Parts: sequence; C-alpha cells; structure tokens
Amino acid sequence: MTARPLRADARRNRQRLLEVAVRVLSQDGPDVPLEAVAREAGVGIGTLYRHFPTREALVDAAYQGELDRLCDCVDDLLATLAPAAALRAWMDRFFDYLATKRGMGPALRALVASGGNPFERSRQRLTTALATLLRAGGAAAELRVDVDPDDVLVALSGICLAAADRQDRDQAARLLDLFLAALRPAAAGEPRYGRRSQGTIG
Amino acid sequence: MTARPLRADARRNRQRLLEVAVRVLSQDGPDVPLEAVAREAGVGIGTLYRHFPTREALVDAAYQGELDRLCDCVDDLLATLAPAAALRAWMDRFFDYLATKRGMGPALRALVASGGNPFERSRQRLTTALATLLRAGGAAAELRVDVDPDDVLVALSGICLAAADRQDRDQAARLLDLFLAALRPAAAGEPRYGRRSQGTIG
DNA sequence: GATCGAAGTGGAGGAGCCTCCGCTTGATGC
DNA sequence: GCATCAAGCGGAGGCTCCTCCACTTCGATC
Repeated sequence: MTARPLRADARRNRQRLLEVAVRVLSQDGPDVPLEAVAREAGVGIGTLYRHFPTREALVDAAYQGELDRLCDCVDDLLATLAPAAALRAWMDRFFDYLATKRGMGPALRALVASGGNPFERSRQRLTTALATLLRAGGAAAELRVDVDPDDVLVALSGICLAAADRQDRDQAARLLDLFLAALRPAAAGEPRYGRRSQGTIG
Repeated sequence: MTARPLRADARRNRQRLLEVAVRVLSQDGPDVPLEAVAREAGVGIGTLYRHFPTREALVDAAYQGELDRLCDCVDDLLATLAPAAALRAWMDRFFDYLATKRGMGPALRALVASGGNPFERSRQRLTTALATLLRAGGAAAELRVDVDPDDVLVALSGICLAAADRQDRDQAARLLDLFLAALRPAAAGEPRYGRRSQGTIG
C-alpha cells in the first residue's frame, strides 16, 4: 500500500507535466490534446499516460490547489456567517470551481463518482468540508441532521454541472437556493428523507 | 423555417439508421463506434453524420419513443396517486430513463442543456410533463407554486446523472426524496427560492 | 567505478471521431 | 423519355486517443 517513492527523473517529469498542464489547460481550454501537454513538457505521450492514466487524473492533479482552497475556506465562512448562509456561500464557490472547469465534464463527474478510487483524496476533502458545514447547521438547528454529506455532495455536484451547462448564473443561483431548501429541517410530520424511500425504485 | 421534405432515398436512409441505432445501442452499449452503425445500416459515415450531426442527436432520436412514454405516463400517475407521490414516482422513471442510457452521458446532458436547439422538442416535452405534475401539486397544496419547471428539470437531471454514475440505487432514491423535500411548500417565514438569491454569485 | 535489475521512457500503431468535397441520384419541368 | 441540378452520398484523410513493449536510465550494491 505504501508506494515506494518515485525515482528522481520520474518525479521531475511528473512535476513538469503538472506545471505545463496548469498553464496549457487555462490557456487553451479543456480540450487541449494531451499530446500537446506531453510535447511541451518534453516527455513522450506514454510518460504522460503513465503518470496520469486518464485526462481526469491530470485535471484533478492540476487543480488540487484550487480544490484545497475551496475546502479550506469552510472555517472562514463559518466564522463570519450563520451556518446555513455559510453553506450557501460555499455552494457558490463550489459552483465556480466546477464551472471554470466545465468542458472537463467527464473529469469532474468521475471525481465525484469515484467509488473509492483514484480521486478518493479529492472526494474525501469535499465530503469533509460539507460535513463540517452540515454539522454546524445541525447544531444551530438551521439544517437537517439526517443527511449524509456524501449524498449532498453527489446532488450538489450534479446540480452544479447541469446548471453550468446552461451558462445561466441566475438559474444556477436559483437551483442552489432550491437545493438549500431541501436541507432545512423538515416540518413536523413531513415525510423524511433517508428511511424507506417513497419512490418505486428497488 | 419549414424544411422541405427529405428526398425519398434520404428518408429511407434516415429510417434505417435509426432502426440500426436502437438495436446496436442496446446490444453493444453506448460506446459503439458510429462507423459500425453506419456500416450496419449500409450507408457511409458521412451520411450518418449529415442526418445526425452528433452522437447525441442520434441517441436522442433513437430513444424518442421511450421519452414519449415517459412523458405520457404523467396523466396515469396523477390519476392514481396524490400529486407529490406522482411526482416522486415520475422521478424514478426519469432516473431509469437516464440511467439506462448512462454512458451516453454527454448526449443526455446536451439534451437538458440545449439552449433552444436541436433537442428542443425533447426538452420541451420533459418540461411540460414536469409542469403538469407541479401544477397538480400546487393546486393540492402539496408542492410549491413558485418553482419553474425548467429549473426543476435541470436540477433533477443533474441529480439523476450524478447518482447514476454512482451505481447506487439506494442513494439515488435518497437523493430524489431529498430533492422532493425542496419542492414542498416553504414553512412560513422561510427564505424563498427565486427572489434575490442568498448566494454570493453575481 | 562497474554491474545489474527494477523503474521509467517514448513513440509507433491501431482505432474512432468528424469534416470535406467530388461524385451520384432523385425530383422536377419540358 | 430526357435534361438539369439541387439534394444527397460516401469514404479518404487529418486528428486525437490510448496501449504496448523494446529500449534507456537510475541507483543500490559490491
């Protein structure tokens, strides 16, 4: 499980690839041929693919920094806003994070979908960020306590990705407001999410 | 605006392509080479692309029938279930519709995203179906009256697509329950969706 | 500083995507 | 029937993706 450290040359190449990827992705958009990235980094395409087996893996690694910032701002938000408002503000940032990377669509969907695989780290961070927000909201009785942060992540990312396709910020804002409503404490007697679904699935 | 009718041979080819597409898509999965579809239909790849400029267009056309069935069942559902429950049941069907076509991911996202373009017909039908359900729910005071069916369609499709990636039906059901909660009438004094967003976007 | 196995490299090659444009054919008017 | 030509056809070609494996390089060991 503890992968031995990369050889020096490999580490160097990996680093170079990442630097080039960040630059090229933001310059030429999300559809740059990976061959171009490899060429620019002065390595063969094979090398790129060994370090980053899929385009998604490369994108994920390239934007690790931004994702970190996104997750790290949770504490700040909670320090300055009431929990529900903090969550709502965080949703906006999450939307921006996804939207600026739109076109890398499959990459991002894979990130959220990852069933315990290469993007585990990223997903884990996001889930943790959401968990913190939800917990604060629960403690303040502003949000439900019976939602799974991972569920929220999936729903939220789906909504954001779909909204990003529409290129309509107003709609995006409305959808996030709407989704936030789902996270408010249920009125007494109202059907609950989580125990035996109302649906006909299954 | 009134496109003149296709020439007889073109109509024939188009039809053949659709029949083959339905068969091949369900047989070999959503990633079949379009060249295979063309070959099987006995036409050149150029012909396929003229009739269906993108893979999405082909998929959409191929599943028009299923989509019709999905939209047509609304009345039945409303006849046998209370509006909110009918909506919930419809969500399940919508999920199935999208899920069986997963892997055609971009195709389906394009369908919902379509800003007045080739999939207009499909989107229109879905929006209408949702509008009917929402109106019934509003009339029965089971659902909000202040939601735009188009917003619901975008959010719903996003959630379904994301959930489908996870391959977890239980989660999908939970997410749909959760989303339904967002559509319940807001408690008095609760922030409303639709007017000036709480968010920082914009 | 020579040896050697493991780690890493790179690019050729097979496959699919989509465009483009010279060729074919159905519809229409005579 | 025949001429005409827009509508339609098809597949070669340029491009990207991703795999695969013979070759190179690192660095541990003596």
